[in-house]
Formats: sequence, C-alpha cells, structure tokens
Amino acid sequence: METRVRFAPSPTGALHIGGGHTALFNWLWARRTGGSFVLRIEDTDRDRSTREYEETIMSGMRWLGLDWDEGPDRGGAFGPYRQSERLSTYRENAEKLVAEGKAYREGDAILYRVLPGVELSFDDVVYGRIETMSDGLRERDSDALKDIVLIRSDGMPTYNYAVVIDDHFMNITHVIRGEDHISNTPKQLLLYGAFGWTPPLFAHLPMILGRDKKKLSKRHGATSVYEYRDLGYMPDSVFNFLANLGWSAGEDREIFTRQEAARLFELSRVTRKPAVFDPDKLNHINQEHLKRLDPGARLDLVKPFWTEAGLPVEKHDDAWLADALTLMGGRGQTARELASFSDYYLSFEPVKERWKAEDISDELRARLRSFFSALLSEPDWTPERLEARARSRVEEEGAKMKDYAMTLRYALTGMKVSPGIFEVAALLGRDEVRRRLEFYGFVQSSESDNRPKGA
RNA sequence: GGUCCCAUCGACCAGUGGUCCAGGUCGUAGCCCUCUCAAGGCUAAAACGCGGGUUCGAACCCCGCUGGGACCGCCA
Repeated sequence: METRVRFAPSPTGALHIGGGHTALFNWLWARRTGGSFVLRIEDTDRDRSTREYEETIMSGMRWLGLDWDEGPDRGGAFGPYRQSERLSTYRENAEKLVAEGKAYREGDAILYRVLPGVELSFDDVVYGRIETMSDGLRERDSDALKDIVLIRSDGMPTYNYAVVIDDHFMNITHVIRGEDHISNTPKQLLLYGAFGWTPPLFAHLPMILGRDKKKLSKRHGATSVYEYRDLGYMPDSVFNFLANLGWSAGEDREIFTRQEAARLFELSRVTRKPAVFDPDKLNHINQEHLKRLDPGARLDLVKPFWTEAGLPVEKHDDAWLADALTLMGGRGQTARELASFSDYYLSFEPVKERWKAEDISDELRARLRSFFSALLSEPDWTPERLEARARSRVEEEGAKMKDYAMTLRYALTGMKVSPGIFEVAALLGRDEVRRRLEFYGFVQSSESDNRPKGA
C-alpha cells in the first residue's frame, strides 16, 4: 500500500520551527517511501485563520524545500484540502453517529457520547505501546466523563473530529505529528472505533524546546522559519539542522542534503526525548553548507545582504565578487555575516567610517610611508610577491611583520580581522590599494602620477 | 487534581545485556599554524538522575523514587 502522510497546519500564523520540523519529518517519510505528502489546511477556527497565513505557511515550506503532492493550491484526488471546504462531509458523518445513537445534539452542536471501559491503546511508531482507557477522558477537576464535541454550535467541526474524518477519507497511512498530540490520540481512536474504521499508524515526534527547556515560543527569539531566512541562514542548513532534532542518520553523519536525508530516513530511528534548539549548532551547520557552496551560488546568497546594506553591488563584476567571497574562506556563519565581513571589497566608505588612523605617531607614519611606497612599487602584483616584498622590508628594518600588516589591514578593510591581507591587497588591485593608503596619508598623493608599470 | 510521555557530557545524537573505565558533533579550554580572525590539525575537561531488583554480567530489562514535559476548550 502506498504511504500517505500529511502536514495539517492551521493558518493562524507563520510556519514556526516546530511546524517546520513536523512538516519536514512527514516529507522525509513520504520521500523515503516513495509515497505521497498531503498538505491540508485546518482552517476551522474562523476568527484566527486567514488566507494570507495559509500562503505564508506554504511559502515557508517551499523555502525549506518541502514540496507536497496534494494540497489546496494544486488539488489532488482526495480534496478539497481546506477543512472549511469539507463541512458537508463532517456534518453527514456526524449525523450518521446521531442516527446510530452514538452521538447526540445539544443545540446546534453534536457531541459524541463517551462510554466508560473502552480500551484505547495503540502502538505508536516512535513511542511504542501507549495504554489508555476511555475512562481517562475526563473533565478537569471532575470525575465525570467528558463527551467529545464533534460539531460546534457555529457548524464547524472540532479539531479532534475533523482530523479523524480527513485522515480517513484522505487515506492517510501514517499520522506523523508532535508529541503534544499523544494525549489527543485516544479521543481520535474512540471516533475511529465509533465509525468502524481502521485507524492509521501514529508516529509522534519529540517536542522542540528553547534553551530553558520550555516549549519553543516567541520568547526564545526567532521562531518562524522566515526569520532564519532573513538572518541569512540557508534553507539547506535549517533543513539539515531540523532533521537532526529527534533523528540521526547513524554512522556519525550530521551534514547532509535533503536527498541524502530522504534516502537515509527511518521512522524507527526517531528519538523520544524532547530536543533543545541550539542556535550554535545551527550556525555551525550553516557554515558547513556555506563552505560546500560553489562560488556562484554563494554570491547569489550574499548579494541581497550587500544590497540591503547599501553597498554598490552593480559596480563590480560577478566573477570578481565571487573571488572575494572565496577569499573569505570559512569566515562568517551566515550569509548576512559574510556580507557584513566583506563590505570593504565593494566600497571604501565603510572602511573610512570604521578606522580614522588616529593613533599614528609622526615617526611611525614616516616609516609606514616608506614601507607602503616600496610595496606599491612591486611590479608583480600578486599575494606571493607582495608578501615577499613586505618580508624583506621587515627583515631589513628589524621590524615586525605584524606592525605593517595590521596597519595595512586597517587601511584596506577598517577591520582588525580579515583574510590574509596580501591576498586582499592583491584582489583589490594596485590602484585601489593606493587610493586607500593615500586617504590615510600613508602614501604621497603625487606618487600616483609616476606609478610603476603594470598598475 | 486526572491521564499520558520522557530521562546518556552544557546542547544535539550514537549506544538496544558483555567489544562502554561509554563514541561522534556543537560549544568551552589549551596547543600548532600565523600579518589578524576564521578555517584546518592536535589535545583536554565534560554524561549513563537516584534506589532497588533480574542476570555470571546492565547505559541497555523490571519496579519504585525524583526530576522534566504534554494534554485535560464548542483552539488546533
């Protein structure tokens, strides 16, 4: 039988980390088994559900690379895929239970009568055997059994009822959802029993917690997947990171692509312990994915952040910019960081803002002038030659490389950290290096008139 | 209060009765490299919550305790 799984968010907000995690595991299982991934919108809460959120959730899923086979936007053989469009199905089936005496009306609502002594145990794919009785379905602080509302007074179905109807009629084989739904499962099982339907397999996923071990919420900072996109994380990284929460590929594999994960995924390897969301680990995973990117792709990723910072991206040639990013090496854990760490390639402005060359004595300035003019006169403008030239100068003077290299670094980048400064100088080109050094008074302006050959 | 779930380094995972004085990764610390910072290489500190069983033998099985968490809405 074909595997059919579903992700069923309610469109009352953006796609959150927890929802993304659930969607991801459903996707993984569908792809792993060659089955179908259904997107169903649970919009029975009229007050909070909007089409806009529905769209936001779908684009959040697309950003993560989670494509679905059936859904409100693309249809399918088991539609409609919005609960608000399935009202008649809910009503008809509830009426059936009323006719059989299993449910009753109360005003405009329909409630299912909970009988005591009904065994509601099930074998969870990840949690194993879970034993419960209908006797546990009580009202808070009460001994009375609580009947289950099927249809509300406003005509809308309740969550616990709608899921059962939908999962049944959509032929869902595996219900993969958060652990917070374990305690809803017995109620749903009761309804499957009432209809005489075979329930799907249930696989509950561990919760994702914040640093304080509490359920992830707004208090913990970024919680929607889009916030991570805006922070400069790659979808591949967020995917990879989320996949490692509650599951491991085994063989010490931690960094992988969606396709690799889909090939390796096993529901039986899902953990039961709630997992704490660790931003440091996400950073690391993002850095790994960033490193694996080819220069062109990395450039595409970083460009928007340069543009956002007001840097003149169009003034430079793509290949050159890609080289600059390659030179950045492993620096920067996100595209945003990488963009900010590399601004000096695109413009001298931020450099000037960061560094004023204030604490340079006249004596030092004189030495720097002589050093930098020697450097600028180097005919072969390559990192190797520049460094060799600098070294011999340093040796002659009995000075330290650090003194000159750091000043050069400040003058070219305005930062105290950067890639090898001779590499940076080589890439920037002789003219640009001269311009920056002149600005700080480390080179006589007149020198630009008798510049050496090859400039 | 009731029902249910969980319990390995600070964090994420590995581990399914002996090969575990517990392994990998992030983070942390140190060293190497070095013009700086990353990256890279090397090293270190760091955990089976507690108590009982079962067994020749338990991180792995059972019970209790403790500690976390979820749910108990005409929200989903």
